[in-house]
Amino acid sequence: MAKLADIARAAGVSSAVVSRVINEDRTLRVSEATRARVQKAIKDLDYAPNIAAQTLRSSKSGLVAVILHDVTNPVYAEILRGAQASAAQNGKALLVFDSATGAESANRLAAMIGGGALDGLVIQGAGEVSDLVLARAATRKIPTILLQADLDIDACLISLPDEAAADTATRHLLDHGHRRIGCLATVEGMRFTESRLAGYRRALGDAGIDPRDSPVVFSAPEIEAGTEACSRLLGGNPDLTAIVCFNVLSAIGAMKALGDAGRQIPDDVSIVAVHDVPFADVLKAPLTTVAMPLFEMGQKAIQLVSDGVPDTQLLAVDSPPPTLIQRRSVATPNR
Amino acid sequence: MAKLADIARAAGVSSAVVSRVINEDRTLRVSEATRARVQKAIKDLDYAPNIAAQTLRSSKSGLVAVILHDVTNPVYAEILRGAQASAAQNGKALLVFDSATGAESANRLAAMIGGGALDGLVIQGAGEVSDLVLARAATRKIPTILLQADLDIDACLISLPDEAAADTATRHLLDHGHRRIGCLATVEGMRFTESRLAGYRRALGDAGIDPRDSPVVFSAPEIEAGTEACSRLLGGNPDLTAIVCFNVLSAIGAMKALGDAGRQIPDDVSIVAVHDVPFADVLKAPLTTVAMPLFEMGQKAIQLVSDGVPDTQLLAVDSPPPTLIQRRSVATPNR
DNA sequence: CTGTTAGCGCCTTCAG
DNA sequence: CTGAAGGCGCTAACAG
Repeated sequence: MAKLADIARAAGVSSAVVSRVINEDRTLRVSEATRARVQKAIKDLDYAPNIAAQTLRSSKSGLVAVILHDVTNPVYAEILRGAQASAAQNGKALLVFDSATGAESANRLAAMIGGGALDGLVIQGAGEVSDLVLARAATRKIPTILLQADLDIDACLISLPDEAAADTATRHLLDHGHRRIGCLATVEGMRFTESRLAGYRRALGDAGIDPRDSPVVFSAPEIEAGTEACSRLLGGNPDLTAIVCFNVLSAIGAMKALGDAGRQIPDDVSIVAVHDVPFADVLKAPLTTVAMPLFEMGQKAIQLVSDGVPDTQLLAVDSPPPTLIQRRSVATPNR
Repeated sequence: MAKLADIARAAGVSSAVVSRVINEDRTLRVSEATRARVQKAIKDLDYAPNIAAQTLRSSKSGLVAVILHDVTNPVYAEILRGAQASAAQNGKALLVFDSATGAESANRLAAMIGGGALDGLVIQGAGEVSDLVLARAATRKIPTILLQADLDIDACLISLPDEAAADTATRHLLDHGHRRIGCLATVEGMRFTESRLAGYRRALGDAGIDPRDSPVVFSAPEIEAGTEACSRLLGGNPDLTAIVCFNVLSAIGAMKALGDAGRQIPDDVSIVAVHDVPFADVLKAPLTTVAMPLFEMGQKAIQLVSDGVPDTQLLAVDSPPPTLIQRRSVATPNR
């Protein structure tokens, strides 16, 4: 409630001096005594600068919006954690929007962008982001970072080491002697899906297997979608001995489908999934995964938004590299 | 970039008229033609009101901060989902802070509260919220809602049907014939822990079992803490045939401990946990849970903050009621 | 019924 | 070295 002028009065100086004391203006020369009096008044009156006034004056809000497909998804939550950590360091606060929440929240977001309330925008929820939001962000030139979501707009895109991850996962299966390896991919047409597909096919090709003989089905990165897609995969290809899943949640869904079909993991079918989750080792079959630098992706996104988005349009987060975490969902094929 | 004055000029009216057209002032009598001209100018110039200016003028920001212990925890994420849904309807946007993130983010939050940037505060991350934040929130009289987090401050507290949930879980075990039922509780001293403990003990008492003979250990609602606590529980009480877990994540941790100790679920030890998660049925042992209205709790929190916090200091979210979801982690004891 | 104006609280240039 | 003043964009009270 106290404002700058109140502090000034209490300390017997002008409001300009108070402002400069607060903002540590180096060019300000005042006696230590005066400075101390100002500090004391600030403390006594429990003063804090009005954020709206600062924002209005500086046109910087310190706010960054993060649009996630679904906060409940542990993979995305991990990105958010990284973003939080980085935001704290950069003096930013994070607004979180679920892209699934619908029109009202999209309108609210568009209003905030148009109204200059955001310093940056990080978009992960691909496909479902309102055009109004995107258009506004573009015209207001809000620093925008795309996370694996290749929308057709002029913004910086951060990607994970997708090809390497899928390659690692597939190669692990090949090393165990599997030859009939199916692929439960992510959403068709997405850039990262294509990269992972390339990794999968490269590993297959290197092992002398014609990728065209290896079946691929596509699935949203959700448990139920994974179950459905896996059923389709198994239906058309009952002789598979292993499956590479491009998302850990669809892998979990696949485990259900496998169970329903009476197939044991790993005895009948082996599974490897991209993205690790904290509960992977207490799943029905302790799931072998390839961990990706998700936390770091979140960090980098906020970092870029804060420091200014570079000219480079395509950035990779490749540290730490994709790491195979062996658990027990992979075995040697017995047919 | 366009401002009110620009629209006014383009439409040949004063800025006051534009403002009132936008805000749908009923007392404004203006010809349809004029109104249309204003609307057109708004569209043509892609105008959106400056949020900071509105906030400064009205001292309402439309922002509500949600402090979570850990976004990565699926239980809390569910609360956040509910909050999102409600925020969208009430024209609010959500700022998310992890209470674990540390001092920088606490300072940022305190600055926002002090600076009048928040319309409300929802606190779930118990225990770890900076005192400065709380003090500021109190003095600025920010509507504050506590979610199961009973801090010693004067704020509205929303609670879940804790006693009923623990009662239901325990009774389910009793119905299966268990008599030696241990309890893997949440953090000691918390109000909701005590309520659940009361439910656990009531069910035991009703079955003619002296609660004092039934062992209780406390644990943070995290996988690793659950593993550690469960080891302790088993160590001191090797003859338990069942365990009630007050949190699904500590239950998952317990499943690891049980596995490490060579105990089968449910053949050797049965488990029931409070809080359902989407992957409960694909865990090592498909986990029987008691689902709680977490989504609804998040909704209600934002609702209250938006509509004004009532005088009542203690509110319960009890719809839908706690629901037992039977899976296969419970069996009849064989000793 | 419409337009003018003051002021929300801050910061920064310019004058003293 | 310090203070006065204007303006960021909006809205509500008031004057015309």
